Amino acid sequence: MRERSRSGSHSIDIVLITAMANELAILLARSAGERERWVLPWRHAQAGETLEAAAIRVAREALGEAPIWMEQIGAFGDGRRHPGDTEISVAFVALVPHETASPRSGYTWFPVKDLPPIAPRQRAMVDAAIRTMQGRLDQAPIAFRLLPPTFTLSELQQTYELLLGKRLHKASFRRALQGAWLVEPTDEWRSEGRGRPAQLFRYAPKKRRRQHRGIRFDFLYP
Amino acid sequence: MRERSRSGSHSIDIVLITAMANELAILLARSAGERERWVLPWRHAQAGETLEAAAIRVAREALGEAPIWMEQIGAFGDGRRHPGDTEISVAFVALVPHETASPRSGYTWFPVKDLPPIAPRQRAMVDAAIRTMQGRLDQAPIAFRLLPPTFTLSELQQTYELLLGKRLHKASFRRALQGAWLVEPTDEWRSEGRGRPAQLFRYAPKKRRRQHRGIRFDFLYP
DNA sequence: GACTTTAGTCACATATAGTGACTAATTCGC
DNA sequence: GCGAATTAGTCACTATATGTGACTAAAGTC
Repeated sequence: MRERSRSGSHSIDIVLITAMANELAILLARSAGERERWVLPWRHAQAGETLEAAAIRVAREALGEAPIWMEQIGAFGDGRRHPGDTEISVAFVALVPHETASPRSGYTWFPVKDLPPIAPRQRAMVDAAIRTMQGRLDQAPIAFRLLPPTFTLSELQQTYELLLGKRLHKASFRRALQGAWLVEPTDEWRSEGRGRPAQLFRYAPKKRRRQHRGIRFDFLYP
Repeated sequence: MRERSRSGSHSIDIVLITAMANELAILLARSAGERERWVLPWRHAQAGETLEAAAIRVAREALGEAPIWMEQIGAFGDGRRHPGDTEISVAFVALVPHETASPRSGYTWFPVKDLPPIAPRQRAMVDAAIRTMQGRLDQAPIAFRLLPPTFTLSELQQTYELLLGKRLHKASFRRALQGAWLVEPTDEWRSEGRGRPAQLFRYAPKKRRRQHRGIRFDFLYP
């Protein structure tokens, strides 16, 4: 992870998020040189490359494949130190399915609730990444791409619960899902050991629900 | 606006928005050198300065005062040309009241609907700025700071309508306002020429309304 | 066959939004 | 002075959305 000041003073950092067994996890890289230091995957930008292309490159170097969803979080540079001594870092958040993406040597998934100490600037990126991802969940169907082509509604709900970090009411979840016209049932059922078999669904967005919704005075700060 | 590559390859660009008579306006600077070119106010970042501090500095240079609200939009650098030939630009959106903020020489307010041609990268910033600002309106009471300490509810509603770019229903607006506990009536009334005098209100956030609101499957794209 | 477990659905209460119509207090024109 | 016009403020009804408990269904376990 040493390619100091190759083509600019800004780094591209990526917060790669995945849904592991029962918890969210983030990919960290073992810091070159220093013994037990961990850093977010990052690279210097290359000339003539868009920011997004650079972020995808960083993800590929770490996992061998591109994320299923990615979005820029912003530029970070408020005085805090970055591992690469860059003045500013452009951070991205991205989601990857845990099954297919296996970290290359030097990279490890860490549960979000149990991250090793990382540089303050990168800590801020992680927090912003999770906030941004959670805020997108009800705007874009990104959770579906973490699942296989067919899935049960319970699996889908568990995915949402994991990403959002909170429990959801079953009936309410399914009602909302129905209103969004995003999934359609297949004629297959899967018996998962214990209880009643669950019907398999596939992601198949139909029409768009009308986009009303007035102004909401649901202020976050006074 | 020439201080090429002073301390980094990134510029700080700011989209200053104000509510003019009956339309939104954005502050542009006459481009140095080139005859009738306009650019967003921008500067190179200075060493040891946070991004936000730099943005405030740019706003002060243009208007003589700091914005009432500001937020970073993100980093822009996807191959499009920036007037300063920087690789990337960190863009901010900010609001200023039109009455108190008078542009310095070389800066001019342009109605959003009638902007002169500007660089593509900056055009993208303007669009993102307006989207971001509109998205914040129902999360934070930023609109109030465009108004004097006391104001009528019609004035407040007109401000929201201007910023959002759409009409709002009077009864609905007031009901939402009441539910948010953000304003309190004064015992003053103002007669504004034509109709019935309007009561003056002041911004006085009371308690916070409970923060529920479940997941919404209100997807923006299929 | 009774009990447990997971899936799937229903029904009701409550909260939030959309909207037309009404009343109130002023100015304007005459 | 008086009615029309204008702007402020409120009400009431409808429609939609959300929160939530309880129910039925179909499997495994013992």
